[in-house]
Amino acid sequence: MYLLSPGPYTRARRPDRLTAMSSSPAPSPAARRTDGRAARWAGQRERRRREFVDAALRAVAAHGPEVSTEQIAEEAGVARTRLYKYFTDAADLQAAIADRVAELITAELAPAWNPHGTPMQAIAAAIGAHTTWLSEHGDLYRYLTMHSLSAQAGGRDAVTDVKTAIARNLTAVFEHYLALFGLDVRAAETVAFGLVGLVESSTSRWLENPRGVSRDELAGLLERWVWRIFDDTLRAGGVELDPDAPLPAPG
Amino acid sequence: MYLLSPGPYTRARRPDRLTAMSSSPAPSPAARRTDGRAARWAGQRERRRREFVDAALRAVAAHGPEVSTEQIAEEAGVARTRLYKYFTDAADLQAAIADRVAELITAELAPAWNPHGTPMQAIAAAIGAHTTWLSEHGDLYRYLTMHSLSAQAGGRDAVTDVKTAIARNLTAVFEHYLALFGLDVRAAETVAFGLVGLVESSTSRWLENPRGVSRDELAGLLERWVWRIFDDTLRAGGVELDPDAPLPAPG
DNA sequence: GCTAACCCGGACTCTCGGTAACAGGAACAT
DNA sequence: ATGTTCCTGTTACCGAGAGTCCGGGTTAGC
Repeated sequence: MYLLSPGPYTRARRPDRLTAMSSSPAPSPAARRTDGRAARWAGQRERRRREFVDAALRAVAAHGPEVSTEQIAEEAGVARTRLYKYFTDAADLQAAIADRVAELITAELAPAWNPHGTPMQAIAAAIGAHTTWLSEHGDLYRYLTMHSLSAQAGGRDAVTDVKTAIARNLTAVFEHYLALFGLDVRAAETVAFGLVGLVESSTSRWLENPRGVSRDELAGLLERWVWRIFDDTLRAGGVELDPDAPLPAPG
Repeated sequence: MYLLSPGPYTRARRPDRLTAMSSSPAPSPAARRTDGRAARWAGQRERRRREFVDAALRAVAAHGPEVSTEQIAEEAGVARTRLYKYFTDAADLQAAIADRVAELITAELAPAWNPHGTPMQAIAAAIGAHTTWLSEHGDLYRYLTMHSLSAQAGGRDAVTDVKTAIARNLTAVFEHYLALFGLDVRAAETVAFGLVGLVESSTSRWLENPRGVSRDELAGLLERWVWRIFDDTLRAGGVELDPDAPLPAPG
């Protein structure tokens, strides 16, 4: 049974193909022939990759964080080996999934990338979104951290981890504000990863064993701590910021 | 070739065996016969497990974080399948390694369990020990993160176990001081897990990509942040502590 | 000498990642 | 109408690593 869309056979052709010159009589032998039979498939590979990533997300939801490529292929309604036409590797599929998750969580954390209101309000919004997402997509989170092979020898910087994805964006935001205040930008990444670890670690522990601490209390603690760390970084550069005064817009 | 100690054959027998009553004539039929041939092997299994864990640590150091059980067995001077006589599972071996690592780190972090001097000095000692250990045993750390096989039912993974071990000790220390100041003890665990996550996350990222930040700079940032968080927790209860005044001894 | 424990490794199975070879279908070209 | 091109898909096969089974060896206590 085919759970994916049946492919290009039923799709309207993209109208933007560049075959206006197709009647030109003499293409150089080395140049690729602009044959409509080839142009028809423009973008098909990326489309299919997206579909497989969709199936992978469903498979993770269905089978937990330990899905095999077999199960992902099954969820896509396709023989396992078909995957290797679109992904060089299991790691390649993995990377594509991580990219997608990065997109999803980035969208969720919009209030952090474009802070509105006071620093404390922005922090509270981001923490709320973060803890909510983490508790709702725990399997996906575990799947990614488990399979993050972090390219030991390959030197690929494309470390694909949810935390990395979040922290990268956070790094950019911090770098922006640090630069705005004329401070050393190098600490931004350390702050970002530290904060992500702080929030993730205490939240996941709290989920397992609340010990009488309410969700609001937890959120309150985290918000204050995050502010303290950010504040400390600013003060180290001689800048003081009022946590309850509106922030300059990032634009 | 045999890299491990050759086993009990060449070892002096432990003198503390409890066989003083071995001449007693009538053991119950259900009870195990106290045969010297059985008593000779007391503790042998645990000894061997330790030896294999030793070999695993050496194998990680030799082959990097991607060692196979095959390579661990080779380092132990033994056929791979021999491992399964002492470990039910690859995950079991994994867990044993994680336990050992937790012991090593706990020993390294002694200054945190028994703080001396001022708060900042104690924090600096603990952070220094932590970052030093992690930068010296990066492969081991990576090994644990990569092979976190989280036996889906238990949800356990090796790194979490280590972090939990550290955070538990830290929780006890914090509870002690919070109680000393007459504050609410419930936050101690949240603080402990948060701090562990904060330090671990930023340090591991720094390991992979230092970005021109030196180890001392990193340690300095972390020390200040940790203090800020601890200080915030105290202030929330109306207690102010001088970070540079000597701390009362934990005894 | 006998036997209870340990010691050992080799052969086997199972699962999973990955490759190779092969067959069919839809649209374009002629 | 027929062949070409590119995708679609499958099955068979290989290698690596995990885990099991089994037969045989060694030593110290009986």
